[in-house]
Amino acid sequence: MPDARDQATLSSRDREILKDVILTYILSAEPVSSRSVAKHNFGLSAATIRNVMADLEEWGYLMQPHTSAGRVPTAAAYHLFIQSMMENRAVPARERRYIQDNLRVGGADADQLLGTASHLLSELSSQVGVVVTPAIGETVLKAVDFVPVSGRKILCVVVSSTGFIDNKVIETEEEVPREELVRISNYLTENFAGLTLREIRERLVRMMVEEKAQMDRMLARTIELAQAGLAADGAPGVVVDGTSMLLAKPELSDVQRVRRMIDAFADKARLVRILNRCIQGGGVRVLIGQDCELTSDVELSVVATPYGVGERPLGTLGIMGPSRMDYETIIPLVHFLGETLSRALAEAFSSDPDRR
Amino acid sequence: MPDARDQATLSSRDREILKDVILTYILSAEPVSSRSVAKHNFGLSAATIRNVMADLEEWGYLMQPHTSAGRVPTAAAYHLFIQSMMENRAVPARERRYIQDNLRVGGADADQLLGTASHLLSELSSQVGVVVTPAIGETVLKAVDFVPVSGRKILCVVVSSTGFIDNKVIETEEEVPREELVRISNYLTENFAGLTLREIRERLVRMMVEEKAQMDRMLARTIELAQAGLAADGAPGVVVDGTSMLLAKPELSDVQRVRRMIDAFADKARLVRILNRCIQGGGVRVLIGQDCELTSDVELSVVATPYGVGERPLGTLGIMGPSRMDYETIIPLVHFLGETLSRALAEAFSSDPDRR
DNA sequence: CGTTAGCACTCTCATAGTGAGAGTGCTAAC
DNA sequence: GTTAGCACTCTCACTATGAGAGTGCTAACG
Repeated sequence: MPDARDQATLSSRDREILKDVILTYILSAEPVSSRSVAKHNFGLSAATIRNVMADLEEWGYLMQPHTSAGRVPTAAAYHLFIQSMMENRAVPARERRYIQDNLRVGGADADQLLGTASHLLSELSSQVGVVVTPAIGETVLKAVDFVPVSGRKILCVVVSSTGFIDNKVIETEEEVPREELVRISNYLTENFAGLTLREIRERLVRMMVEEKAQMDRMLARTIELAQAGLAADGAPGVVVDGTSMLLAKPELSDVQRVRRMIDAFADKARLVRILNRCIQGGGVRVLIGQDCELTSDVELSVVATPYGVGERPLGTLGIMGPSRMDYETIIPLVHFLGETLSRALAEAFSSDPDRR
Repeated sequence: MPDARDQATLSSRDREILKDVILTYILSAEPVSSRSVAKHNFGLSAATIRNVMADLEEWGYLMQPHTSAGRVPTAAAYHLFIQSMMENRAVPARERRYIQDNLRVGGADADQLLGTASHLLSELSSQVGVVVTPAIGETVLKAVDFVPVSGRKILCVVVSSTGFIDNKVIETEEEVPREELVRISNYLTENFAGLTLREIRERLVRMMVEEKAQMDRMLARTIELAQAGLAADGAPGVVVDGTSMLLAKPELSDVQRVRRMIDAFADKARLVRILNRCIQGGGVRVLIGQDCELTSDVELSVVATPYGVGERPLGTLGIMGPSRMDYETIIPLVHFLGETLSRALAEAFSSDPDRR
């Protein structure tokens, strides 16, 4: 029996019919019958369509939940659909506006932007929105600042060149006067801006070794504070929004199933792993079904794209949901959001005077 | 017919039986039959218990979902139970430890503490954990700091005396040199520390009016930056954790119902309103059923307590869930968490050397 | 008078049966 | 290659039906 016959062997009629089945199923969430395909278009009868559909099933593009039910697209069908049958619907102007308005930089730091992006993804796609935040160690330093909080406790503020702000309270050996904190932060900012935190860390270690002997008090303190404040201990985080969207999907009417799935979304580490498989390549990537390791009775898909400033990728953003989703709308949406977020982050540090 | 007869008119036997019904129902989530009460204790037959239960129903403490089902406690019953029949189970040592370990201040700022608290509430109670963050306008200033981000964009960092940190990116008329930013933040910190942001705002306005004429460049800039950076625009926020806990409750097996409820938890403003009704009085407060305005087919309850540093209340923290909850465990838990969080916040600014 | 056994009544819930409807696969004719 | 016809299958909604649980009432008992 012929298996997973490739695209070339599909006649154009086969392709038309498969496309119709996919589109209908995406819309209705119910197995598609030959009759309904026949009614849609084509001068063909249901019986003919049935023959074609039986072939498509044999080739791995369709499957039946049970004998004598309609047919449902498989992961292979979605792949084919996305690769060569889909028309990329442009994001409607209204939504573009809405996204751009919400991702304005005005007064928001980068973390807030990520939160907004996640929410927008969820809201506009009716799926679960996910944004992976940059691993702090890879961000490029723009400025450091130390604010005395109380006694030996000092708040260390790290500003990355892409607008991310990281706060950390550190505790020093002894109290450091305010003026010295200023000198130290000046020194660090002037000498280390433009490097990633990881690089800075390495350089600090070298400095400590080399100048161990003749280190003056101030330099010692500088290194102490920098070591503590710039410790790149942060793993990349994830911002998830809209898990309650899952409850609205007809294929998820069973509470226990939904619960398992929502709990799966709480496993941030796994999400990062999945999403980061999309970072290579650049454009929007789609993982369907078993491709994405979120085990569940319902097939899940991921549509994701990297975002970043200029060449440097910072993280990944996208949506997750049942494989039955409106790819024609969602793929452009994810694409547009990736670009808009990247642009917004770029604006955050290159002062663009004619903004708004 | 006698209505809502008060506590005094209940015989001690009535009370024992009511208590048993409540405890059984909290455990089983199913209407309690006279038979099961009779089996539990008392030398009484089911028929006698039935008579008593019929009385309790007449007085408004019990109700039947339908004729010839067991009986279920009403809000009045829970009130009575909490007020005078419950024994306050102490928080087990294991949990105390767990909470204290997680609410250590080490390197965490106050916002992170609130997140942790919310998560702990949810995890340990299997309910939805909610924490109201202080309205920024009411926080007492500890220090201000300005960090140049790019061009005319400046990051303003506000540290409250209770350890909360607020970032805001502001944009100035013209570029301000780094040294001047330092002078300005020094000036503001020295002159305004100890006042709430609202008070500072008022004082700034007065200064502007009084010294309008002879304002020098530096003072003008100071006021400009302070106005923008200390703008107390933040409404109190809410941190919600564990909404997926709702999916595990047997009384919420209907997906649509759960969805409505989860969506209700997304309405932060309403949550703040409800929770803030608990801020008066001091101790743990319990709102049951209609008391809390979260409309739903399932009766909801709120167990909440204010937290804060010393005399000053900062916000509210607590859990929400179906009225059928284990008050004996949850009330002490909320109490303990409120105290522990308050203590952790206090430590965040008074440097206590023998911490840990 | 409080307590209890007995009993009829009610309501729910799980189960099985039934029939309509939808859909398929196959075959034979066009 | 296409189509009409038809038998077959599977689901789903609907309807008994009966067991089980629980109540309320009454009458008897100590």
